[in-house]
Amino acid sequence: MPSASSGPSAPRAREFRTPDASRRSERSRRAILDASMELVGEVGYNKLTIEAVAARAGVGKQTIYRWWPSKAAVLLDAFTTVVTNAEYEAGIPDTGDLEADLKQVLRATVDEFTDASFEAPYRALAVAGAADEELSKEFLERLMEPGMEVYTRRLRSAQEAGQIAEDIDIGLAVEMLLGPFQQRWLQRTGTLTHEFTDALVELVLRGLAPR
Amino acid sequence: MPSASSGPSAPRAREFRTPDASRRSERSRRAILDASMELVGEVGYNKLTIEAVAARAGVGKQTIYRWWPSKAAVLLDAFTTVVTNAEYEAGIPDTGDLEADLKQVLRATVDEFTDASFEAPYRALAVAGAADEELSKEFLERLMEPGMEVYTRRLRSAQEAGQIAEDIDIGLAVEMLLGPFQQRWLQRTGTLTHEFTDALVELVLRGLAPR
Amino acid sequence: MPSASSGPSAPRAREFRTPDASRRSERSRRAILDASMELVGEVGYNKLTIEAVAARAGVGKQTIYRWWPSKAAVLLDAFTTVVTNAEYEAGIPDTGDLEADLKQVLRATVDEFTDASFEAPYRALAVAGAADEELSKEFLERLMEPGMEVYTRRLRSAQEAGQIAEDIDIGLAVEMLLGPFQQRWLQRTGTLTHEFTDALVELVLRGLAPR
Amino acid sequence: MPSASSGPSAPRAREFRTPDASRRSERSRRAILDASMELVGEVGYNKLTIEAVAARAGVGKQTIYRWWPSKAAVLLDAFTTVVTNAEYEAGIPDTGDLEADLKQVLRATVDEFTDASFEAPYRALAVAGAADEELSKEFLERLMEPGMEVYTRRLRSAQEAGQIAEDIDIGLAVEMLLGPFQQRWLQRTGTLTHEFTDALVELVLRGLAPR
DNA sequence: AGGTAATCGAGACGGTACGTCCCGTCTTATC
DNA sequence: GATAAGACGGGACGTACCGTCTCGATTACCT
Repeated sequence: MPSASSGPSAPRAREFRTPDASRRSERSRRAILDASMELVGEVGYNKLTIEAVAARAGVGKQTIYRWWPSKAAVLLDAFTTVVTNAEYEAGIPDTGDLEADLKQVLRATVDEFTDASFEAPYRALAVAGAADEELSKEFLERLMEPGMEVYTRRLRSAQEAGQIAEDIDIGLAVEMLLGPFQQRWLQRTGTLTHEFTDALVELVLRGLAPR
Repeated sequence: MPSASSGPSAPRAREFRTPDASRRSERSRRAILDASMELVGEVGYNKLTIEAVAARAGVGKQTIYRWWPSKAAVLLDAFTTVVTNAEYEAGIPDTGDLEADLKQVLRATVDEFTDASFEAPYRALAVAGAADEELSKEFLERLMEPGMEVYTRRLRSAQEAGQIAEDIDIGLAVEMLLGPFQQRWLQRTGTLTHEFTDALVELVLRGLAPR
Repeated sequence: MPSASSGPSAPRAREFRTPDASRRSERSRRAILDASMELVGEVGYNKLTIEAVAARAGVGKQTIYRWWPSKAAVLLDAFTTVVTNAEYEAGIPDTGDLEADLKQVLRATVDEFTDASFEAPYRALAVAGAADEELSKEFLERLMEPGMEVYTRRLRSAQEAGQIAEDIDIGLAVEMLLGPFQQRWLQRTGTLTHEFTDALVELVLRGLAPR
Repeated sequence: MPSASSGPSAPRAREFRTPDASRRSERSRRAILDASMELVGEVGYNKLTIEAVAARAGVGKQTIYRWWPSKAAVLLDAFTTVVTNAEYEAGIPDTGDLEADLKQVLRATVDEFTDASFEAPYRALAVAGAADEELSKEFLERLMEPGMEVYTRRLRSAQEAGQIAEDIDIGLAVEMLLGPFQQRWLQRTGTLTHEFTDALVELVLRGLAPR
């Protein structure tokens, strides 16, 4: 049973007859994704409506409902076509100086999360994922995990170079690096600044250093 | 219609004439808080409606709108009457063994966050706070910050006892402890287990130790 | 079986919780009736939509659905407040000259049915009644039967005066008078003219005369 | 968008390039007519949709739109292939006894109109014709007028035989016979019984008799 | 027999309206 | 004056069909 969907007035499963993807209109698809990115920036996620997206995209509502199960899913698609995978493939630079590399990347990430045009849709998705377990999986797979993976690779490389103690759980180390960042951002427990990420990197690395 | 408040669709400020709190019905207040706690567990935050709360509580809708600005505010009140302040006042035990004390408290916290009747409303509030900056302040002040404060006190005490290096920023240390926890929970990047929090405490303390 | 209404996706009975009629807004009621009369004249019955009526009346759709089960019911109410009962109460003049009296009234009726502002809504209702048995009852009771009743009274009076044979079934006589009229009008089997109704009266009376 | 055709919402003329009738699929044509007859019986005219007909017939929607201008037109075709012209060609028996002949035919007609499988589509067409002037013409030409014509012929024959006064307008006489019948049926002003038609024939003939 | 042009089944598309849900405001009668 | 009740204007929901369109896959005529 697909969990969360079966309440007393469960919104019955859509799309018994799955549509024929080969006949899908690329033009409409793009228009919908573009419109939803524009609108989420203009009015925010909660006030983003399928109706407005359809109107802005010059598209029938059914065309949205035909291909996406929810407005969150639309936005996720929209966002992931913007945040190209190229971004993740580059990975974190490896100059040999772990601390400098991490600080640099985290400073860049701070800048990114401070930019409203990136922040609005990303926050919208993070929030929707936090609220809805089903959507959460998609969000993690397509955005969060690739983001965490690059750190894992860089730390693993440092561990192999002997800059990190052998008994360290790299996965946990990544969480120590990104958890505080995410918490400050998502829950607004503090401001995102370069000073913050610098200090964070330093403190985390103190715990990772070989003894 | 009470025209031109601010923006075209601004959620205009309610309650110019603030109601007379001394005449407020305690009976209704309790019924509303109880009903919202019940309902958020049954249908989730997004499907929680003021109308349903009013019906369940046997209360007019206006009685809710008179005393609270939003459904999130109702839920926040409802939740904070359940999570008694007593919980925070106790603080973290101080047996002298910092690692043991932290592990114990975090294990208890894991248990709490695994209990559905606690998790549902808390997650609802966290999500609402993540989405809405205004609400976020209330949520932080009344729930998150008191929660973080007890860790701050315990770590400060350890620092004074020389168990933590003098140059450590205790605030940051608390974030390293709770950020990964919150991230796993809120964003579902991992499961909350005692093993996880144990390992987390160990790794964090490694970075805090006096050199 | 109440015929046409029970398909596989029958529109489930509305209004379990019947609204409180004493709190009904007279202002909205009038606006809805006026708007529907205007619109049926402008666009015809098939293109008349609840949505347009609500918009024109400056009313929420729910306010219509709350008080009427269908657009036909709205229109029936709208029409019957225009066609005042006074019209029927007057009855057919009784000058003693049955033929002249009938001719006069039927000529007037022809004029009425030739006037577009009367014809449009009346035809709409007749059509809707022909299609839907349920609605039909209302239509008959509130419009057709009162219309036929005045003829019944006039013919009965003539029968008592000895101008109509005693063994004549007055009800059937009325049907012979109005059936051809209605058929020409509703089914468009011919044009409605004074000549037609004059000839009709003459021929019918020929059959009613005492032998 | 197929710009400026005529009015803002004019149902613009389909089929500039009229299709090649010689290549038409007889198989599809039959399937469509059968499906529409089935469906009109099951769900009624208002809930009869082109989409459902196409699905039931195993046919593309375009195949319907290619050959018929509206669902009413489809149904009219469907119905007229069932009600064979043979039925009308036979005409009304002429035994010499006009009253008996008319009573017999009208009794048979009552039976026909009481049979649901005949009544449903016929009523659908009558209603559609009443609502739509354009369609009305087709309906009259192909169904009503042939039906009235047989009465005209029989009455004319009786008039020639001296059983009907010479000055009688036969057309009007037919209307007096069928108008009340149609009114009872279409508007449900009364039940269709053999007693009714018998009495109707008698009363009408009383007016037609030579003086 | 092969080419080709139209019909065919299928269904995606831009739209309109549906009937429902809930919003936040308002009105009424009760306590 | 706060309250329970709920009618109100309004906005969006997700669905059903409309009539048009585009896609191969047939089909039937014409070289």
